Amino acid sequence: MATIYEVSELAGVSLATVSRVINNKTKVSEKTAKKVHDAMAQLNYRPNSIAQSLASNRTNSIGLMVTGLNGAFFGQMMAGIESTLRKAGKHVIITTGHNEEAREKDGIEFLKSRNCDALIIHVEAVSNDYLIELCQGDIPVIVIGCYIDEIKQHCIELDNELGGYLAAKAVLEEGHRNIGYISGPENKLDAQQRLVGHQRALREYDCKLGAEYFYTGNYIDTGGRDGLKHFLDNKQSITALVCANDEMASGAMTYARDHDLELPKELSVVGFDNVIFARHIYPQLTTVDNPVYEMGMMAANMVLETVYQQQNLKIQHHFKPKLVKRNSVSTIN
Amino acid sequence: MATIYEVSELAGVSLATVSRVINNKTKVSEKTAKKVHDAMAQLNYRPNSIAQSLASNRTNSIGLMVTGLNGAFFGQMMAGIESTLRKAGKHVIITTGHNEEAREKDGIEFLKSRNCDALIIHVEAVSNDYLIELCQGDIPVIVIGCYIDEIKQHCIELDNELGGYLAAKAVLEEGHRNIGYISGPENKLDAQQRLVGHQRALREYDCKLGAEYFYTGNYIDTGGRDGLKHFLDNKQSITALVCANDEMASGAMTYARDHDLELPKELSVVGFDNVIFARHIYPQLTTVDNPVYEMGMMAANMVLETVYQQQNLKIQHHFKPKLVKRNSVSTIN
DNA sequence: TTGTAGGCGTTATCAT
DNA sequence: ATGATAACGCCTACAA
Repeated sequence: MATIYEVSELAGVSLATVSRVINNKTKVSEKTAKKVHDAMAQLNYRPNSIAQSLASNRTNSIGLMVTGLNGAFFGQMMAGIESTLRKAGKHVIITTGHNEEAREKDGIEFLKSRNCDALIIHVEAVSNDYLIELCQGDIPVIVIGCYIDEIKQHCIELDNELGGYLAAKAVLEEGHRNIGYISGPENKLDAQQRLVGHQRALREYDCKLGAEYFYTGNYIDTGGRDGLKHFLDNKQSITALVCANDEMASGAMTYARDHDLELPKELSVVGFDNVIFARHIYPQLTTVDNPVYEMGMMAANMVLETVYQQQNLKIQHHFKPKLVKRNSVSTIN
Repeated sequence: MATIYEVSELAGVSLATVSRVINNKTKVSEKTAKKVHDAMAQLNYRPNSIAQSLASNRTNSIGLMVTGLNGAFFGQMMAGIESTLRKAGKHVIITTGHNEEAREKDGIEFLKSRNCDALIIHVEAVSNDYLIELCQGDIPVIVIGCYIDEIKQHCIELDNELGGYLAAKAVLEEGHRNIGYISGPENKLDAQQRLVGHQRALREYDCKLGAEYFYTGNYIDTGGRDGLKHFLDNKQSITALVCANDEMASGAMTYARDHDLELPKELSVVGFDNVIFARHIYPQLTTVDNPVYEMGMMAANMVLETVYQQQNLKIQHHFKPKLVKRNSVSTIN
């Protein structure tokens, strides 16, 4: 592989000049620039990005940590991040945290050891204090999916309360009043917020959330199954079921059908997230769209702005979900 | 950040010695090693991986290109690759090809420009000749999901013919004889192979694949919908439908239900791939498991062996799919 | 076993 | 506008 030195020799200019035309920040006369370009073409020269990194203290790579690589949710997020970063010529180094504190911390260390210019992370197990300290370190960090006041300028978050409100309203508006709710794990902030929104909607319709209409799930399909089983076993006559995410909604629907409940006639179901497979299940799921792709793009834009001085990017820390009406909710008259 | 130089000073040894204990390839006396370790700890020293790369001509990063980041199929593959590479302390740089020739080539160039030690790619649009040339270049390449004789030692592939055979047999064994087949795009090798396997199974049961039982789909849900519509519109009285992947199976099932076909009683459906959502659709899909996670791990192992001289790894180029029986196939008596 | 010194391919700070 | 030249932080013969 040709080096900058050979190029300079062939072009009959100095090292520094070649470097200048590569980075075209400083002015170079058109004539010499052409000579250099010709030489580069002739030698099929490609700058060695590692050497560039060492000299410039910029790796042009961004570390990304997500819970897991499979799963529609993170897929969307990664897609948003990768596409905008790639357009800017930046590389994405990926790693996973698996929803375990030790592995999340380890992953972040792993990324830092690689001299990433910035980190974009979606953590679930690590403490707020840890995040605060991380954000105060020397490497820029964007945190997706949480809000912590001390580091709010690093956070990108969804209005989960609004989402919970919209989901509940989707069935309330259709006349449902006996509504089961399957929540996410109590220790997850988004689960708490979605629940708050749910309750607000119920209040608006003079409906109250008794404990008998509430079940705490786990954000995966078994939680939906167990939740619906719980309601059915206790002879709760619910006509609608609101689930704090699509996985649980899917699990509940499978259980419902196994117990000969006709969907959506005998049981309406609403999910949350609008992951890809929401349109693969039957009846197609009415759910709350979680704009993860956009949030991923925004995270990328934030690093582009703060780390690479890119201008004119509209930065937005808060995202609003919206309802996607499909066919899993029936009307009660 | 502390450098190797400061460590050497504090420990009272030379630069080279510090480097030796970092890479512990060469022998260092226990005493000096301890001095160095203490100094490193005291200074909270972390080697600069960029400088290491420049000097050693090793980046410890592997470039990964997939069609897209969302989608269950690639998620599984990436998970397999990342987990084994991460364990070995290697970094994964990710990019996408979007099933377009230009973008795939561009992505590969992008990865090469980053001095990856190796590439793992799953391409769909690029020509065989291009791949052959790529594999003969100076950077090691693993190609997942295709077989090309000239570069077979670079390839990891699934026995799609066997998979097609197993899928067909799943319904044949249950007594079905009027079987519609929705294939993948004609230009995809795996689609062709799955079809060959399908036909072999039919022959075994003295059943032939007339053109009226065949439809060419697109590997996404609309293909399944259109395929079933095609059969129904032409009054083909099929009792079973074999689809060349799960997405199409899902699309077909939705269409079936919209047209009041009871599943699986009136129509049995078989998919291919066993992606995550196959268990979210109802009835749960009988399908052919595509061991993408394992294939991803194997790709990672191959680079570990060929690039990083790791020993005792069992290398395997061919993978066999197996049938996963669930509830989407009924028995005909 | 340990130390010396040259080199990896750039960028960036000075001069000129 | 262009050219020397010193970093950047580490690896690795070669020597001792």
